[in-house]
Amino acid sequence: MIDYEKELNHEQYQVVMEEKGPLLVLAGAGSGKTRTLTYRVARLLECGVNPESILLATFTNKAARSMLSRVESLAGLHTRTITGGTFHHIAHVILRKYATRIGYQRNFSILDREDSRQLINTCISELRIEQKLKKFPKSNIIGDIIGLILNTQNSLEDVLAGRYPYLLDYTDDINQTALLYIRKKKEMSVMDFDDLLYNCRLLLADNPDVTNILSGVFKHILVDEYQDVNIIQAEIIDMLACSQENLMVVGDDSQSIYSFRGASYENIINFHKKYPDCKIYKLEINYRSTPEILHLANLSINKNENRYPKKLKALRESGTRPVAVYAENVLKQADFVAQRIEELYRSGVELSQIAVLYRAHYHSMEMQMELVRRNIPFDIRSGIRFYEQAHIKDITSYMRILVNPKDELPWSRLLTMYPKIGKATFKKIWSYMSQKDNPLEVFLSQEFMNIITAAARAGIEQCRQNMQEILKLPTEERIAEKVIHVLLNKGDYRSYLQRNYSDYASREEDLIHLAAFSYRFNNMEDFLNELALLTNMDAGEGFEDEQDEKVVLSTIHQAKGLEWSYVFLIWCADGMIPLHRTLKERDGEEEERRLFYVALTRAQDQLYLCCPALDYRRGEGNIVLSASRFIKEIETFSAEDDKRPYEQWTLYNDYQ
DNA sequence: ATACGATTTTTTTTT
DNA sequence: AAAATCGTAT
Repeated sequence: MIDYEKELNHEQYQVVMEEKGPLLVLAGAGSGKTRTLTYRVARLLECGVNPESILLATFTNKAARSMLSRVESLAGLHTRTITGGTFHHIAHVILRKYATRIGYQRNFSILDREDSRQLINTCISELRIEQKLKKFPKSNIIGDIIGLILNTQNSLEDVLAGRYPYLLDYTDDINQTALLYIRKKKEMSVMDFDDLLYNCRLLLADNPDVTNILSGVFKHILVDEYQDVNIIQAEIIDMLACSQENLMVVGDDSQSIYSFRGASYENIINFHKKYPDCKIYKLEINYRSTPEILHLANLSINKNENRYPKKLKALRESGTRPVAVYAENVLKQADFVAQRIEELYRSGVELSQIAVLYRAHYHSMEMQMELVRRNIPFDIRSGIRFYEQAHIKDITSYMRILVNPKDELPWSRLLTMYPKIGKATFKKIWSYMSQKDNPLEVFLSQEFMNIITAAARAGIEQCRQNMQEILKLPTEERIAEKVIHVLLNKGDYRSYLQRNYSDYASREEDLIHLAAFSYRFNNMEDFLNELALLTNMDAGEGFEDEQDEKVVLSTIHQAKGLEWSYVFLIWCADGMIPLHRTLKERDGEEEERRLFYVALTRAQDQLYLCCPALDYRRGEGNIVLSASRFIKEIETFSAEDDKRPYEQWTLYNDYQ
């Protein structure tokens, strides 16, 4: 038995022991939110609740897994049958079962970002919108807009006015494109990320019998990071939790940083209106940071007008004051951080206790170079996602064709890899192949070569050979690992990698990892679908040895929920954080300040805010940067004052 | 008309 | 690092 009273503080204990929901827990940064959630799940199991009746919605799949494994070691009970993961994952599981109810095939596939971008591109060209002449937005922007319409339930005009005012002139064309895109997805029986949520809500709203069954199954619903839930996700929860007895949501409105995905902190603010008899608990004791760090963070977040009043109290002993470091330029900034990391390492600090955070991926460039130069190992959690890399997508295209030969996108990817086959040639080939029931059979048939122009034949022949090698595998051996093996060793993919990439060896390694990873799944179809829903952080698990001593480089967004002893926030310049273009959006500055707050509250012992004074940009030369307004606005004390919230160091080139 | 390759540009954050 | 762009070759 767990001694809850001993292991939790009073606030946490109350939440864990509370008999019935609905429950709203307002948990400040570092207040033991995850701990509370974990213990509550453990407590439910101890009380004899069937694990199958628990639904745990988290922000990443990894968060769910690590929470559940902690529950297991805590309570010594099995958690495998608990449904846990992201909303997208949960929606996906539900939709697999009931897809036919909303007019989709049971084997619908999931479009990842690249797939949906491509599909939008074909929509644009089919509508003959003159993209270049009229500076019509790119497909990824259109994709974002369509996503926002869905996720915020606003009209196209509202979305454009709030976020893309400069695109209002294109309303009609964007609308046409969106409609065509939606129609095509339905015809192809595919869903993009947003459709997973939207269709799940649609399913529940239109099919009371399904909702009844599911809400009967999930008697205990726990939602983490409720501040980053959007309207659709909130409604899915509302429908599933119709018994209301055991709904618990946890969040911190001050840490809501995903409004670009339709998230709204208003979900938290309005929770008690939706559930008038809900009980509200606050976790206001911060275990993580020194009072100095917390003081700075509080000063900053208090500048926001829209927030739930909270007073976070520091529990830890006094430590060192945060430091604002002004470096001469970007290189100097990287140099300072790297040097400081070396000093810390020499004094016994573990590298895994140090993180460098930034607002945008490209902010990490100089930092990476400097760390490489000094041989400091680091783990970077940003940039393109593992499964989005070209070689992963190439290989999985073969698998996607095996699963669904009528899927145009993987065919297009594979065939255009070969010389003399571009867009136009593929279009011809596809219009021939797609007429038949099974394009794969057509592709392999004797007659097929007749329609191929002489120039393209060699490539097509090679691709056919690859395919045939795969099909030689007995059906039960057509699993990811074997397919990868065949493509590398019998097909031409290894030589393709060698010809095209200087880092082919590490790409090949990725593929081996991918094969190992695929063993988690029952079949290829599950594997492919879940791959699209994986996050960077999910993927890291199992691919790399995590124990390794490494400094972490991460965007602030991906640092959510994590903590380190030493945190360096780089590029604290106005225009970088807050990012210049976000200020044009509604409530843009407040969201950026929340982001800043999230970054500050990741630090346990020491926090450095680094700001380069000069930045070099092509075309413009040197640009003078000034410190972030978020730093300047809390500079309420004079430089001599002992109580000022941060120290200032200036690193200019005078003495080195 | 089509494909290719050398070039410039991209970029906020993510399921 | 990958996509978009543009000039050139076929």
